[in-house]
Amino acid sequence: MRVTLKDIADEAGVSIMTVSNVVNGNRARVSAETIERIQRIVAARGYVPSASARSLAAKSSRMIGLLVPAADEDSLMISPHNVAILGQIERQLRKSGYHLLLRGIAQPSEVGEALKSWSLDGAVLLGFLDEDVDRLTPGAVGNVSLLAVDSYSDNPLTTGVRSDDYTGALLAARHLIGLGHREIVFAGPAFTGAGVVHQRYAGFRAAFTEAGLTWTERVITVETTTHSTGRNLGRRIPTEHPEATAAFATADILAIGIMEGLNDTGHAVPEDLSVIGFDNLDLSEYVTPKLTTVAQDIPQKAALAVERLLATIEKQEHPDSPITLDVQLIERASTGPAR
Amino acid sequence: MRVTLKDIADEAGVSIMTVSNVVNGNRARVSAETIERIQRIVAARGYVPSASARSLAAKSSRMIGLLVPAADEDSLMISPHNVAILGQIERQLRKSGYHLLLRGIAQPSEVGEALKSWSLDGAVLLGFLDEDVDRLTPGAVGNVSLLAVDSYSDNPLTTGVRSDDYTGALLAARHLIGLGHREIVFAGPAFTGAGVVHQRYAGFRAAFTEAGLTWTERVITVETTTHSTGRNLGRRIPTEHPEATAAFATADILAIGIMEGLNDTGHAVPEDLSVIGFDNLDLSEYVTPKLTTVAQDIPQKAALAVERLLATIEKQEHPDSPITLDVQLIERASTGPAR
DNA sequence: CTGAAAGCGCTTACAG
DNA sequence: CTGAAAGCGCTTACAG
Repeated sequence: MRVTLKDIADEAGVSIMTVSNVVNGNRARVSAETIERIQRIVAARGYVPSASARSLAAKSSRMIGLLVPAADEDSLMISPHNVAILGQIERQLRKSGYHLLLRGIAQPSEVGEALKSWSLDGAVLLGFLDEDVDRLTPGAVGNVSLLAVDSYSDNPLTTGVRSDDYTGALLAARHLIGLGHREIVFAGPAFTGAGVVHQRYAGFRAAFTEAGLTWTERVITVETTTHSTGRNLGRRIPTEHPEATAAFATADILAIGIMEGLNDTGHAVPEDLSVIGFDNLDLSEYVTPKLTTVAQDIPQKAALAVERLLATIEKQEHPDSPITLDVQLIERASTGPAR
Repeated sequence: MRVTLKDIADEAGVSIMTVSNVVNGNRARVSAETIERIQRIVAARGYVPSASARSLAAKSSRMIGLLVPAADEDSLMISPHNVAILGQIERQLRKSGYHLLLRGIAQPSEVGEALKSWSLDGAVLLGFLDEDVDRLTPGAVGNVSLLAVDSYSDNPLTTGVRSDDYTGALLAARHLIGLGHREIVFAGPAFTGAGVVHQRYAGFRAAFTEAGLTWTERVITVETTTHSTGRNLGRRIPTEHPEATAAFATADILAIGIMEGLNDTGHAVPEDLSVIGFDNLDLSEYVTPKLTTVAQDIPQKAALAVERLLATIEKQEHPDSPITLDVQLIERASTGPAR
């Protein structure tokens, strides 16, 4: 049925070892003419090595897991931001001769199972909360290299790759303060003393401190970072925070929802309320008014993540310090002078 | 290092075969007390079967490929529509005990390689053009079950799952005609005598026929179905087709770009030009004005795709006729009476 | 109900 | 430069 190393070896009149060496590019160990003859046969027969057999015999599967949180009964909810990351990761992995296993994780225990089942060489954790990353144990992870995107977890089993969330929020708040805003709502998911949202919160507050101002605490917490929760928020902000002249949202999709909610209740952006987001999704340019936001370099984030992961795997390098990428303020039409 | 069948067998004082039977749920062949004892040990030791070994020994890998086109140097571009499909497919597969290999395909030959390398049990083709699906040969595919999403290809190696594109476009055009529009632009990718776009074109034209009208041919072809090409279109339509009072776009993202381009040049939607899309992306509700469009049942499309694929694999059923799903017109604010 | 043997398609030392 | 042997962790008939 399937063409195997043995088939090629028989046809070439050599041992399977020699064919294996050729297929794997160990050219130093085989004569030039043999190499050429074998390569011809390989091409003619359409031989493709069995990854399972290779994985079983060698220590390496050349397969990387992309682990994404999934509520048990739900389908994978992949945000536009994470779609971009995913696309880049797949590409980089493919270019490097690795395969990608995409797996939704409903329960913490599934991480270990996912890793062991296919003997993954490494995995990227995409979209996990820091508290979940913290909880990963050596028993579950084994010696698999783990890279957590957008994580500030101190778990030594993982390396973090993230944007400079602190500076991003600082830039955003500075921009609003510069426009004369003083009463600003901070809208985002609940956060603790660590993690992406906390970093953004800290950067946001730092802008007030550096300007010698005191921020009137106006935090609004959302359950989910979606357009619809944002929209609800937008409807509530004018009544719940009548003094507020601006809103900082921790994600574009939330900010866009807020603008929609404001519009629903007859409030104008930015005249009545300036709105600023975070991510710089394509979408932020499609809406009216176009969203002022903080841009992350998503392709670079993904590229560095994979590069770092493969280095750890192939060179047995110890995962070094986390990587933090630069961010940039993108001024568009959703922010204006305070009223 | 890794916990194996043999470790469990030794600890339980039975043969590895017995452990294998327990792990695989062949309970009929093992006594109740042995089952319980083995299960206890399996849990305690955290045993996870080696998928590679299983794949090698058995005929089945229990792994399904999700193949997505990728320009060689580009990252995977996954449309919002396909993200939703992907998320559903992963979930269904996971629930059914399958794993998902995500793979970008830059060249046709890579399909065969992807299939063979991990001995995939089946694969879903997502986002391929019919002409690429047509070109798949038995040699490359082998006996792997292939399911093509949004395909009208007649290639017997694949089964198609798609929405009722013909009716969708028919409903859209009927809606516009009902509003008094007669001069309508049809904007979409180039198409031949088959495929999704052709179906939509045919349905679009049928609406004119059934109304006893003749459609003045106004086809605008785009290279890529993106917001930016749509935007360019929107800028050109008023000058290139001054008589047109409406535009039908084969995708929401294109329609939204068209609206943006019209807005750029000072044209109002729907007052100057009605715009209708296709897909009903979340996005179509976020833009101003909200987009009138044709909704597909994406979760159902994905669910049926996986169900059909697994049936073919597990029951050795022959892939039967393609599946076509119902569509629905969603009237929102981007369409209005002809001026 | 339970097990010994062969084999899936590779790679890894080890010899020559 | 080339190869024979052992083994990776399973499953599949086949016996008992």
